[in-house]
Amino acid sequence: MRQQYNDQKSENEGGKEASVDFIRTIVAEDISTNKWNGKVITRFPPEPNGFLHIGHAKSICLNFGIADENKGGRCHLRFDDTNPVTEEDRYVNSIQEDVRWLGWDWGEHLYYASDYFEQMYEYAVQLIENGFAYICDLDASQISEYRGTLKSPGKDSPYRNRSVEENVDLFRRMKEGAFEDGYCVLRAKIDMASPNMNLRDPVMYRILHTEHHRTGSKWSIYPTYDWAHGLEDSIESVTHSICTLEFENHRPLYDWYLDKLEIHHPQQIEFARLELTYTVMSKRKLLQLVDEGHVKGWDDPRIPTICGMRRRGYSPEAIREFCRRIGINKFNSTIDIALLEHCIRDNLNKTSNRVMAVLKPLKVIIDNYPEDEEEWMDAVNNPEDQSAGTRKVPFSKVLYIEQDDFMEDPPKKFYRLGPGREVRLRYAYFVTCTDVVKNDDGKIVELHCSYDPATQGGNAPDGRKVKSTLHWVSASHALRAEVRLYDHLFSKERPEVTAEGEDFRSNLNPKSLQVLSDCMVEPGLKDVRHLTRFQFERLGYFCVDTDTTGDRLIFNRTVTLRDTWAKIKKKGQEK
RNA sequence: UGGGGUAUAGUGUAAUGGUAGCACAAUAGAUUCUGGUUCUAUUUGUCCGGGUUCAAAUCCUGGUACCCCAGCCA
Repeated sequence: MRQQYNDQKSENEGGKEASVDFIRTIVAEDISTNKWNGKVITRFPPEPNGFLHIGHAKSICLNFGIADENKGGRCHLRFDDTNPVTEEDRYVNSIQEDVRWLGWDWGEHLYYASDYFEQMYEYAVQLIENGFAYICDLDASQISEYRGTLKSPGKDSPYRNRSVEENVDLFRRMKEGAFEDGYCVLRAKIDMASPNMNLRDPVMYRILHTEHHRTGSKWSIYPTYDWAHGLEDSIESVTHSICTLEFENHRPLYDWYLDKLEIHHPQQIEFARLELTYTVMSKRKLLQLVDEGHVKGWDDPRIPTICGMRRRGYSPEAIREFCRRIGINKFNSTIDIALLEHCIRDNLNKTSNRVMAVLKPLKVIIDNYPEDEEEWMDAVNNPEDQSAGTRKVPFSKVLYIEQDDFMEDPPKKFYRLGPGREVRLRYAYFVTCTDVVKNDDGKIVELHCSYDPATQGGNAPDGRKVKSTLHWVSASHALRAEVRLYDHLFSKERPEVTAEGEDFRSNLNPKSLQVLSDCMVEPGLKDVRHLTRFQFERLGYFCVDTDTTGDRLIFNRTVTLRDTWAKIKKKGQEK
């Protein structure tokens, strides 16, 4: 289990200890009352039928976190593989990779529901023998019809009162593959009139002649989730079975099974799923986005899958911090994605090396700088971290600066370069714009500047100030790169809110991806490794995309820097 | 014949009968070789109505709103 990097409890202003979430409170109480002999065993139980997303990260950090914070605690990674129709090995692998990448370690405790199939079968036989379960020949639609509705009771299946002997025999034949798919099911005999629909004789086993990713063709019957899940937790001696809100209604059913079987009975605690603004979280919607090509795959940096976020440049630390900050509760809430962005900025500000990159290049010629000269300027790698050291950046007569950093007719609050203005080129010289060259369409194609040799390194010996500092690259030294700028995938805070007859896809942001292919970056970036994170000075945090090859550099923008100028500009436009 | 949950600034989240606090966001300012970071300040809140109490977000009571449940999905 990983070392906890900071204590759960933090200090309030008044010096009071901030309280922990309600689940940790329960766990702490259970420890103090010795309810489980001091043990804390949690689990993260994904079904291997899809990729993990930030919502899963919330659950992962909760379960592994609680185990980690308590002495002797442990958290199991268990694949809930009870439905072979949708499950695949590739998901098993990606889930393990993602959990590990997030920084958690399940040690020896990797489990599969399918490892318990034999035991579950025996438990089922036990229930049948005690008259608590029966084989039902009703088909799916009949079962549904007999179940009744939310406001009216169901009615008993005509097969409800089969003898124990007949039930045992039929169940055995189900297992042996004597019947085709859907011929009959095993149901718990509870109460068809229960106000809780889950208790109206739920299905425990269905016949499925389907190859299972681990057990192959050994089984022709598979347990349903509701039957299996509580057993899995029980078999593993889980103490705190933490799940999402929608399973609250199922708890009485799990209680019923465990009580009838008289086996270890974990405590189930429910919490609310994570929702985020400007994105969608459900497996179904994510799948739809991928399948219909709205995004380029499960690791598209625009979707909140763990692999997508990894590719986007998110760090595990930032995701963990985010999960810590959002808290745990029992009511649905939607977290402002700005909090996630704050967490990654905060983390990357402290950890990422700075580098100069020009996204939309504008050529600048320093007229009074010698033609053949080049100088290598000292640049600080990370002002927040002395140990990151410095590097050399080449300067020469022809440079590129950002198009956005020049305006021919600058408004009042624009501090950057303009005709006749002097600015600092970071780590290099003060330069003054002397001429603007335009093409036939009136577009600015080139700037001429003069530099002040006395300001070498970026400081004026006479102490004169300059209103802004620009980033730049030397044209002859720069490396060409492609940069992918990402914006929110949806243009609405809540993509699900749509006009009549439309769905969340109508809120897709057409500008969620902007590809710039003529970017110029400093030469030090020549042999960067995939997923290395940088701050491009004054622009944002970027990471090396996995499409990058030896001769093709590609960066993903993780998040912009906070941008006060953009706000001012926007406000000006709104007026 | 319905049942199970939940409501605190814009968004999250604390306060378990005793000053409604924190974070994000927003706004203003200071610092700055990143319009970044950092620092300071400011705005905004207990779903509604009654009641108990010296004192209620908290206890009682009556409403209201929202979420979940009728898969042989998980």
